[in-house]
Amino acid sequence: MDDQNVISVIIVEDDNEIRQLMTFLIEKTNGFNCLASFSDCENALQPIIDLQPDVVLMDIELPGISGIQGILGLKEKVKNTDFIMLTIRDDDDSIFNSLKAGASGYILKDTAPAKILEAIVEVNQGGSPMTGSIARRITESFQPLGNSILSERENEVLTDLCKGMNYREIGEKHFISGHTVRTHIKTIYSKLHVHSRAEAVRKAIDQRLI
Amino acid sequence: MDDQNVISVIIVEDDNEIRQLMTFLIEKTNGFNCLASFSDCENALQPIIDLQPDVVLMDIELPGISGIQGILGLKEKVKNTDFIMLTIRDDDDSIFNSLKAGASGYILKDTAPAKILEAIVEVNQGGSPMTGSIARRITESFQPLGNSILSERENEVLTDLCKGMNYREIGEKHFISGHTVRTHIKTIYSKLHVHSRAEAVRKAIDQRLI
DNA sequence: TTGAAAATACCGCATACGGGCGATTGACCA
DNA sequence: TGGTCAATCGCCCGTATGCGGTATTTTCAA
Repeated sequence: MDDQNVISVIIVEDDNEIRQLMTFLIEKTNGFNCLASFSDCENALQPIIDLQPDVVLMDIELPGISGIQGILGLKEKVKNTDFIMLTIRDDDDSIFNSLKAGASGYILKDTAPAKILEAIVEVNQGGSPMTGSIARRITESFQPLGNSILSERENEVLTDLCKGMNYREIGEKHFISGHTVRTHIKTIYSKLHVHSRAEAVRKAIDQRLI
Repeated sequence: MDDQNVISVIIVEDDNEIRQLMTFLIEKTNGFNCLASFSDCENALQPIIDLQPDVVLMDIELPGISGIQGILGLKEKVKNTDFIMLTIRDDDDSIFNSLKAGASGYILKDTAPAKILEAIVEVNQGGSPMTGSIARRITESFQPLGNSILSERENEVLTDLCKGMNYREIGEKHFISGHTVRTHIKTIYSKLHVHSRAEAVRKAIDQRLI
């Protein structure tokens, strides 16, 4: 078999049964090569750096260093390796923290073996394999929430606040006095439970209010 | 055919040939129903609101109102309709502005007809169909850029700045004086070309520096 | 080894900001 | 018709911020 067409894989998964099944699946399938498998991040880090696999299948919940922390440490050192999270967790924090850490794929452990192999191929071809519902949650994360507790005027002011405009500038833009702008900002701070522009900007962006 | 299992579709596409091909494809395929098709947004808005299709295939580049603006206006009024962008443009602005507007899928016009039908089904089932490379660009958009012009210390200070901490608090956290923090912040402002905390926070988040 | 960049520290000053408190108008709703 | 709320305008006050400087030490690459 031509090594150039073989996708090399390392597995990090603490459940012995799943890890052995995955290892077996990848070892025995043409076009895939399982370089190694580990039950924790600590022991996996150095081999991943040394072996530079094409793809790492990474569990999130691991004893010691989590899969997410593991990727954070590895990302700079293995530029050509793609990470797929293979996990039972599909909560927002797990998904988005994985993506922020540098994962390119996110599939659940109950995925059919054939689909897992497909995901490995897809990520290796520059894609981002994930289940439909997770993809939807990611696309929806770009949409403003909108169901804001802020009034329309307050939203306008918050938008300008995030641009770094001061009281006077915001007031002139909307033909109201700087005093009124201040009152609006005070209300905004109170509603968002913040005490400064910096916090307000951060919260506005994080919660997609603007 | 059971109407409950038929996916109703409206197409908005200014290229006559493509629009007619798409319409024909959807009309003639079992399980799909093309309620209408339009060559511009202006004429499509009201029918989409009235007919509440399951899926809208929307071009981005349209004469008059763009597809993105169209979705922005429709999203609040058709809560159960999913939008798929069907476009030749795959630049970052087009992709992310579409997602921010409320698109759930993003496929290119040169996609095979069968894949387009698959995408319609997938979006209707709560997924987010898109090509592999676009999915990858979306997942990568969550990763910090890192190749920052800021020094390590400046990054730490910027991170705390984004949390709303003041000079003194930041200084105490890193065992340096508030004066030094101010100096770092001045350098940060200069490097980011901003003049206030609010702008710095926004830029830091937008450019994924933190 | 020499020079640039980073990190550290300090001063003065004008202004912006945030907290607290009060007040009027108009809309809308019960 | 009374009450609530958004939107508007106002004042006082203390502090944080941003901008202008200057200067020393450390670190690291040329």
